[in-house]
Amino acid sequence: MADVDALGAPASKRVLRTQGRRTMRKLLDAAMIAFDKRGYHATRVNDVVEIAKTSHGTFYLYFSNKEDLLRALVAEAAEESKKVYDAFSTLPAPGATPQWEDVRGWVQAYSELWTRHAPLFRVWAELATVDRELGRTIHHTFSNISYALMVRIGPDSSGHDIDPDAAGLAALAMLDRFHSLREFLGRPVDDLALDTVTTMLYRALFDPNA
Amino acid sequence: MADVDALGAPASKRVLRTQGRRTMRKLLDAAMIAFDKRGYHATRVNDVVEIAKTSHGTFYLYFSNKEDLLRALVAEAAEESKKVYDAFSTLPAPGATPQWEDVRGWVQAYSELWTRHAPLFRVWAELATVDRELGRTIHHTFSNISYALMVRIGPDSSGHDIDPDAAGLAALAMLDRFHSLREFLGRPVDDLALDTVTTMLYRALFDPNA
Amino acid sequence: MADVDALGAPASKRVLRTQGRRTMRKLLDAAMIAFDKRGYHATRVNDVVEIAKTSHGTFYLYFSNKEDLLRALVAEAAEESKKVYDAFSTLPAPGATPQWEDVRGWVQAYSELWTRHAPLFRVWAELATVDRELGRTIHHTFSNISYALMVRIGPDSSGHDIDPDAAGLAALAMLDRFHSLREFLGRPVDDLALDTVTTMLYRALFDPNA
Amino acid sequence: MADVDALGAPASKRVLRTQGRRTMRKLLDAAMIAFDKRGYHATRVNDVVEIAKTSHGTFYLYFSNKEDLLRALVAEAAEESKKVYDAFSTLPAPGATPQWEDVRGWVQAYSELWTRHAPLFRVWAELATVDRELGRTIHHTFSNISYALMVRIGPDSSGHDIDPDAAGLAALAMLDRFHSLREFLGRPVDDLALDTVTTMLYRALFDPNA
DNA sequence: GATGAATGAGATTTCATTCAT
DNA sequence: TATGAATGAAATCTCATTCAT
Repeated sequence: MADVDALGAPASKRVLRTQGRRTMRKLLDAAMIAFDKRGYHATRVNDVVEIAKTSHGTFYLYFSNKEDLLRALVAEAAEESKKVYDAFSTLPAPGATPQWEDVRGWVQAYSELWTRHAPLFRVWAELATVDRELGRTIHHTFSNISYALMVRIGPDSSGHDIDPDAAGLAALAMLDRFHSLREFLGRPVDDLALDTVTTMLYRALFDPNA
Repeated sequence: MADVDALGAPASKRVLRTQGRRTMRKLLDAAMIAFDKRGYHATRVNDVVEIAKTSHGTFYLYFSNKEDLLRALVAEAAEESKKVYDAFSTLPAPGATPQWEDVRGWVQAYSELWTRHAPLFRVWAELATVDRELGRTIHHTFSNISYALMVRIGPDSSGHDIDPDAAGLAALAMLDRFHSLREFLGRPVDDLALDTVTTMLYRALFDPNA
Repeated sequence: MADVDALGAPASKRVLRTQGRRTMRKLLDAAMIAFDKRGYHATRVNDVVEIAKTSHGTFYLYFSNKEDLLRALVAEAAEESKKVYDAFSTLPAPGATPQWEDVRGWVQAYSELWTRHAPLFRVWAELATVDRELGRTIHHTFSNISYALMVRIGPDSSGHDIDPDAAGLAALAMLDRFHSLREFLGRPVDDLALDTVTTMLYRALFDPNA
Repeated sequence: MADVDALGAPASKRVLRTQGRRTMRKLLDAAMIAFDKRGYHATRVNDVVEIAKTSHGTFYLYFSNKEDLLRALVAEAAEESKKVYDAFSTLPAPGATPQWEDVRGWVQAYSELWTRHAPLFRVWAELATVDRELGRTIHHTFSNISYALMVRIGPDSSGHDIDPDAAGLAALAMLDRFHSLREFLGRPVDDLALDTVTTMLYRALFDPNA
């Protein structure tokens, strides 16, 4: 997990020492477990502190409320999403056609990101309605990735009837939703599933003849 | 909107006269507006009755609780989703390769369904966690459609690295999420966007040479 | 007690019927009893609803919090303070010298006002710090009365070393604080005490030769 | 400010060295600032330690709780109020009529006392409800001063309709409340104001012909 | 059928005080 | 002496649901 200090200073002002950092980490981890089990909305602050084996009062020492905690977690996930963004650097420059393996690598990276933050990604979109700042963070994450995809699709390789802008978003959409639907239907995403998605994206975006 | 009577009898046993029907319709519509504005979880019974310009007491005359209301709305949407399912009948039999226009037609049908019930679809997956029955209904809707897609993809046309089962779901995933992401990013889905998605799906699933 | 409707619409929006009015009155009365017994700050919402024999939830149906309730009470008191203001009309026009009995009448009026709203007046000044609006209301009450006194004192009758502005306020100050100090020291204000205060004010303000 | 050691041993038994004394003084001063800004009841231990730039733990090293701190401050004020009491010694013996200047001197003394401890005096009466001991201290302060006034008024000079007991208290009441009202209305007490009050008290109590 | 009022369980939040280093 | 961290009792507040008219 990312270093606590790297977060958007959820507990605001207070400067944390070693113990404080540990407690905060405990709360963040506990929250992920709780969100995973019951979902964000059904989770009570009580559930979180119970899992973290700490007290109610302590919670409010680190977060001003449940949303604040959520913001911290989302900030962590957003931070990590940059790694996926970096995974694009292995793809050839815009205009050139990538290899299937390149796409597979990127699909893998996104899949791992999704899985690691599943409790958040599952409700990602609804979280955006919780508050402004959260909405913006999530907005950025999605548009960054889809923009990076778009520029790599380019107007040439895409053929007629393809709007690169829409195509980039559609690719991301497939990847993202595929994970939650598979999970919902009880069949977690495995290698074959990722191969399938990779091939579909590869055909759809780059090489219709593959 | 579907006829109130056709619903899964949300208002329990009661037989409704004209006025009663109108009131119930008002509540269902109000709920959609409320969900649209604040999301399902943040919506209070209070919000619904205020929009419907009726009273708390009246609400419970028609629905036994908040979930009951939700079930009624989901039932309406599920009912209508069958139309999309029917749209498959225009596609050629499994094994044969459809035309681009066939796929476009189906994409259009799904898009209209999504748009009409946007407040629900947006949080579709999370709703499943609200209660068992709801989960089953939603589960069916998704698996029906993805199954229908799957059988039409078939093992042959898909080439290596394609699991038809996964492919069908991935296609649905793209369509579904694409709508919510576009909306979230502030650019509603237009014809060009649907054309793009259609072409991507067509290439990905059926015609590598398109 | 003043009519509930006349208040500054503490429960905001909601329109009250007969029963609602009664409940609100019950809560207001209960609050006075509670404030009287334990003081404003020490009083819990719980105390109020217990005295009013109603439920916690009901309280928040009528007031958004304890301060809101306080504002309503202060509004009632401020409303009533106008009566004291009216009592000045029995005094002769500015410039003329009033009779001792005139002053006595006014002292009596203020005393009754104070006694009826003792729990509020006792902490009057500190209440002003609770919130802006409250501060303004209280501010008006005091300055209205002291202004009315001031104009009746006039520059002539006051002699040297008298600033009518300060004198008006000082008179009001004496009256006001005298009540709370007597109460604090355990000797309630009686007729003799009011006679004394009247004579002091009469001598101080109007008739050095009395 | 009074010497820390002179207080009623608020920090319980502990003997303080130089550093300890400084810390305690810092806390007492911080408390006055905090009370001034937000009033006693709204002030949190947290506010005090923040202003004093020290820690929660340290606070409880010097005071056993919040009330203890308050008691220390009140003790300081009560101690100083004796000076006002002493100021009476300049007045002629009971029975004799004092000069206007004598009264002015006493008014001045009280005014200075009030101003120096304004945050406390402003809520003086309500503080009495915080705990028994505090109540007694405050009670004494008021009754001492008003008693001293009373004996100096005497039955003779006061004429009919004057109860010396009530008159003494009324005089004190005027002085006390005048300060807080002026402050509340935004016009601090100046020399002219004190002259006015002096003249009023002089006329009221001693010399109707002044 | 319709409505305003009432309820209370349960969630959130605060903050004086204690603890461990 | 000093301090940051932890505690938990007690308060506030919300809201789905029931009641009485």
